[in-house]
Amino acid sequence: MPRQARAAETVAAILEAAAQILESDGLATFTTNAVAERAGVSIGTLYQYFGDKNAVLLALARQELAAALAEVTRALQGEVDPTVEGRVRAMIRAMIHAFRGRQRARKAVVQAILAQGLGIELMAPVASFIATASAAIGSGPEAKLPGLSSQQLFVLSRSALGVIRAAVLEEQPFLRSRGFEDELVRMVVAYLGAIIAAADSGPGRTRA
Amino acid sequence: MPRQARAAETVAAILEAAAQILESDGLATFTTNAVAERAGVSIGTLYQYFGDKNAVLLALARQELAAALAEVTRALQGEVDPTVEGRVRAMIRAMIHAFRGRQRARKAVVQAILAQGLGIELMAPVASFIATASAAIGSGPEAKLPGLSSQQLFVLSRSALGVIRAAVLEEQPFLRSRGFEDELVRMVVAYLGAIIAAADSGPGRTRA
Amino acid sequence: MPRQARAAETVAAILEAAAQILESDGLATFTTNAVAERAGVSIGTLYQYFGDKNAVLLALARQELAAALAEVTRALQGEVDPTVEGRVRAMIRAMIHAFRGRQRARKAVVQAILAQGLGIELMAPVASFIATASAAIGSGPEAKLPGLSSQQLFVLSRSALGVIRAAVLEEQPFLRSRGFEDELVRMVVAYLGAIIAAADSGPGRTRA
Amino acid sequence: MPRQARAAETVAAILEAAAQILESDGLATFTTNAVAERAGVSIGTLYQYFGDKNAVLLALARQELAAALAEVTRALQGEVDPTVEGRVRAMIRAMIHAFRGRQRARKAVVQAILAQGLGIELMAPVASFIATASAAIGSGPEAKLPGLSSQQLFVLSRSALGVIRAAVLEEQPFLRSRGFEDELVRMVVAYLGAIIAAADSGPGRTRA
DNA sequence: AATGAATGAGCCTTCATTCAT
DNA sequence: AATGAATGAAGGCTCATTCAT
Repeated sequence: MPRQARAAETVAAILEAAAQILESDGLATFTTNAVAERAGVSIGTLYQYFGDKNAVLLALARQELAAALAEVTRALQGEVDPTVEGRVRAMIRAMIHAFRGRQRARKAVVQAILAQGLGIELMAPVASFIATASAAIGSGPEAKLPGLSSQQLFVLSRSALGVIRAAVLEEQPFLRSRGFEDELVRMVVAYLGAIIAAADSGPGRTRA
Repeated sequence: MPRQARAAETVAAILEAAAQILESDGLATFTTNAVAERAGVSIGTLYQYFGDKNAVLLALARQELAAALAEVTRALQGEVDPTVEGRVRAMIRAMIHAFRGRQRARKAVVQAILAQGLGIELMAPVASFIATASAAIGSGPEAKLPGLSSQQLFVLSRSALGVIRAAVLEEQPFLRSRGFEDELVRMVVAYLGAIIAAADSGPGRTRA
Repeated sequence: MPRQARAAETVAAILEAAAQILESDGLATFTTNAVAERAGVSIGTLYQYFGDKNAVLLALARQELAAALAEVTRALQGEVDPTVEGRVRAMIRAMIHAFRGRQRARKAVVQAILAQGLGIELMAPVASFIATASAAIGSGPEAKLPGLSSQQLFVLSRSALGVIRAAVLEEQPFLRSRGFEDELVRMVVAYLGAIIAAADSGPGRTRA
Repeated sequence: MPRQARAAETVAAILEAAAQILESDGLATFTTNAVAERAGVSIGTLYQYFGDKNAVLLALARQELAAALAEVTRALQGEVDPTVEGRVRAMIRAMIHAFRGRQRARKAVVQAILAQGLGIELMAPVASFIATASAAIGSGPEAKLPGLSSQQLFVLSRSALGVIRAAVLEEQPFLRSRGFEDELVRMVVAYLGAIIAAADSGPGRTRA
């Protein structure tokens, strides 16, 4: 399969070039021509593999997202603290450290994805992943986590992601700090606890 | 002050036109020429008041943000329910219903602001507002809310805003539903409770 | 005549503002609005006194040109060296030092005048002045200068002006140097000498 | 090299279109869109080869300047008349007839170049050319022309160019007349003679 | 006389995408 | 499969000028 190997190399080169441009110059200079040039291929070749500009962005985002989810899976399967907090922390830590440290590229990708309205498609795999993961989280020693409603799943995932996303977009220096991680964990664990408590006392009532 | 009144009218007309265009057609047709035409002024007049296209978007965002914060303030002063949950619910409800029901325009503005990297400046007033508001929330009958750290403030505000923002961007139909509001309130209240509990048992430790 | 005095003040303020803007920022920022603002008058007032943008430029150029010609006249009437060279030198020196030392403004005015094709009207007074002056130059002790043909007048005036103009446009540092003045004088005097020699030996023949 | 040949054709077509538009309509209608259309290429193609509007003008000016200098060189090598006057006349005639007779285009280019302050860069090759040429002129049978100082070179070149430039800008009908050429030659030859005389009698003194 | 908000024609320029080679 | 010259729709923006107040 020399053909496919070559093609995979080209695609990888394009995605790497895209990430580099986003990392160094942001969205402003992220043009298809610039990406092709940086990747060392012609613009025509780029369009051989990607239908349009957004497809490059989407592929990059998907690649990094998949890597992050794989990392989360790995973290959960590792011999981490099997308590709810331990598992939540593992997930959050993986999410915080996604995109291999390229914060500027990550910011640019998030901006582009949101601006293009592509966030919806990207969130679908996240949502199903979270659903699965929440079951795993709730299967531990302390586990009593009921099945989560779709809105609970939404609030749970978007609150954590939203905080991380905001930190990335605002370039908050504390993004990778322990204190920030602690607070995120506290928030998620508290919310999970509240959901369990509500399920115990009866559905439909909100309890502080 | 006929001068200033006239100018204010013109500016208001431009912002209203901008909102209308965003609401009906989204970012794609949001051009300065289109905005000026819809506003009934010449393109030159638009540029008399706004330095460039982004300035229009930013002004619109600021206007709606200020309106939302004012609404939150009003809701808090309404004293509907002086409990923590009551106050949190009032705030969240105001945030959910911001932008006078123009969900598409809201989405477009959020997209544009984020894409332009202007989210940072817009969050500044929100942060200081939340800091003040959290003090107010903690001053009720059940009050034991300690002063919040800047990272706690960040997590608190961005988690709620992030969830609402995601719902707006993903055009979730349940945005204005009671169930969604309930979950948001549950999350915020639970997190506040966890902060209080942590403050009681000693700083620096995260408790589930 | 308070009316006229006021008007003269306004006109002067506008011309001064124009010169200042040209001196500090060049042609790029020379807009009617900028001139009016710098002059402390409204744009409407500017148009009360000047028909259009070019009129401001032309008035400024005419003012400085008149000052330069007056200076030349003064120089010739002064007790300068009454030889041809002395008189030529006096004229050239006055031309070099025109525009009161505002070299950038001078450059900008020259650029603008040339670019607008207004050079023709400005050269008319210069031509007639030179014609008169050449007669005066030829009326000295060594005088045998014949009446000059229109083409000779043209070459005579444009060669000297052209050299100075080029030095101004190219911002040559030697513009005000003695050596540069010497060369200009040498050129003009040599040409005058050649014209006389040709007239002596018979019209229509060119002699080295 | 079909690639490069195609590109050269395109560039040539654009420059030719630019010259035609300047010749027929002047600077007013010289827009990049008009040039591209006249050249039979898209506006995008124009910008593929020229960074901006000015670059087109500059390239046209450089092309014509190079052609004129080549023509001067050819004239000097033609050895029509090896005397100083003969050589000077050959040079001046070539300069007068530069721009292939397109007087209006020439005027427009000169205006644009001067207005943009690009005259400086365009004069650099002229200066070095004149320096070389003056040595060639002085190498004939009557030759005693000393090495010229940079200021002498400046006055020599700019006086001739300045007169021609003025004639072009003022659209003087006598530009191509024999009498005008005679006067220019007379001026230049006289100045060269004065330089030689001054060099003979001792440097630093100006002689009438 | 003065003000300055308003006008609007129209230019320059970008960049995603195509397709002949 | 790759190339890259060419395309062209479309939009942001300037600034000289007007005129109602």
